[in-house]
Amino acid sequence: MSGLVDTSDSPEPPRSGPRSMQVADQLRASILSGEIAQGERVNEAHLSVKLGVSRTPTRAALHALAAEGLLDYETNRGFTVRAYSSESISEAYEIRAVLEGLACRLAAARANTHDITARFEAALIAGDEVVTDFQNTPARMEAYRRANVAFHDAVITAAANQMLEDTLRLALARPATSLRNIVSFTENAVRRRHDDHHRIHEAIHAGDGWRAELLMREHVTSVKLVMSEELKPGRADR
Amino acid sequence: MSGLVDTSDSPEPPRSGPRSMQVADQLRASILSGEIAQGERVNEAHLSVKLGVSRTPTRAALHALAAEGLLDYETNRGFTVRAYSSESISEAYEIRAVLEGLACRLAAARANTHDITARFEAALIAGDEVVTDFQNTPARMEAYRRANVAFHDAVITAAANQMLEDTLRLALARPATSLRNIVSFTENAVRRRHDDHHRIHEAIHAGDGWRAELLMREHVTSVKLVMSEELKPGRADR
DNA sequence: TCGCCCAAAACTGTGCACAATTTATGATCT
DNA sequence: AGATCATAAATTGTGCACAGTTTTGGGCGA
Repeated sequence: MSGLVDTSDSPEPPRSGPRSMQVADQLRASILSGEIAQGERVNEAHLSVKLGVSRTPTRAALHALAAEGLLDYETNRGFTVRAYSSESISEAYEIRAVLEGLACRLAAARANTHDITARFEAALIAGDEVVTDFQNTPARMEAYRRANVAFHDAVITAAANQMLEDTLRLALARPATSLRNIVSFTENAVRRRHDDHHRIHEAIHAGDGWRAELLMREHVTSVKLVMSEELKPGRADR
Repeated sequence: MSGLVDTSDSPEPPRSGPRSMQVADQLRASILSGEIAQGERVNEAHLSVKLGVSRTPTRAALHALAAEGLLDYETNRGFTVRAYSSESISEAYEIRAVLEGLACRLAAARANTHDITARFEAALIAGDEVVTDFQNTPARMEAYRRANVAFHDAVITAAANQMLEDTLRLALARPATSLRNIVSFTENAVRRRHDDHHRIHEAIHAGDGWRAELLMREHVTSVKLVMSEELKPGRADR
């Protein structure tokens, strides 16, 4: 069980599957990039001619994105792009915090299989390499991004709860909530978050479910706070 | 914002909307009643002729139910009824516990509006009436069911977090997880659960988020344990 | 008899035309 | 002018035919 979130780069590799999937991918990108304004109504006919397919796969794609929470749907009134305020992004992190906390508690309650331990250690070692001799370069940032995704993937795999995985995937599908969004790539911030990962794994490995849960909740909450700070208006960096 | 779960009775009032919605309702009932076996593949063509509609609304309904988590979907291979073991039901309760716990914490952090307080008190008074002069009759059980739904609805409303509401609705859409399934309608069990509700509201009203969260987690977990006990094989009651 | 491969059947994906509903437009009355 | 209602335009819902993929079944050879 790999990709809880996709580990690919920004230009998504155009999926080969059915057109409806391709349309969904294109649309998702358009929404996440803000190309389509929040709250805007999406017209099936216009969209289908723009993408060069008929309305049928377009409708399928729209329903799929509605299931992901990116669109709202009303009977006989079509789809609208769901609006995500900075408050709603905080709300999404709150949900991530309790769900990933639960995942840690469940993971700790299970026997440590060799496979799971190996995945944790691979993710942690990958993170160690970024932290040791830290450099703020795009390549290192991408390496840390991958290590981060690998760690959180390992947690949800170790929890072995299919419904939790589904629920969490939905929460991560929201704009600005994805694991791929690394905030604050400074040495101190990265060291701190990576140390969190080590401690969380220690607690899971030791079977201390409550400690693992609390550590993960704190970990995600601290990321939320940093994210909220960066989203505040009046910042002109980047 | 009312029905997080529907408060209607077993024979769902046949919705008047588009055919695809009607089909979805019928299918949902068929799946929840076990009429369609778990793991069974669902054939679009057969289903559409059986229900007297074309394949188009049938497909829409199937995708909708897949979004609810009742069906699995694979490209070019169609839909299958998702299997829910007793373990997965426990897993669903774990998720409910942390999500409703979060809802309580958020609710406590907000100012108590008159509207919210009124909803809580209405739900609690309705429960009081069942507990006072307890009788194990279908009518009383239905009354308690409604009071229970009203209370949990009030919590999620008070949390004022749209994404949390959506996520929770998904968790409650699973078989045997719905709030409508009242387990163990004995005097002691009902008194105990109703007392939990009172204490949770006290904590929320007092602004004690952590206490409210812990109480709700314990509340849902205790229901999970009762449910797990009832689901154990070898019980011949009812 | 067992396994492999290929063709046919079954099933899902897509395009397109038409029906039903919603939204926009403008004429009429006060 | 402003409101109201009927009519037209736009948009979504449904039916159906055909294309692409998967699954089934049978024939062939070892």
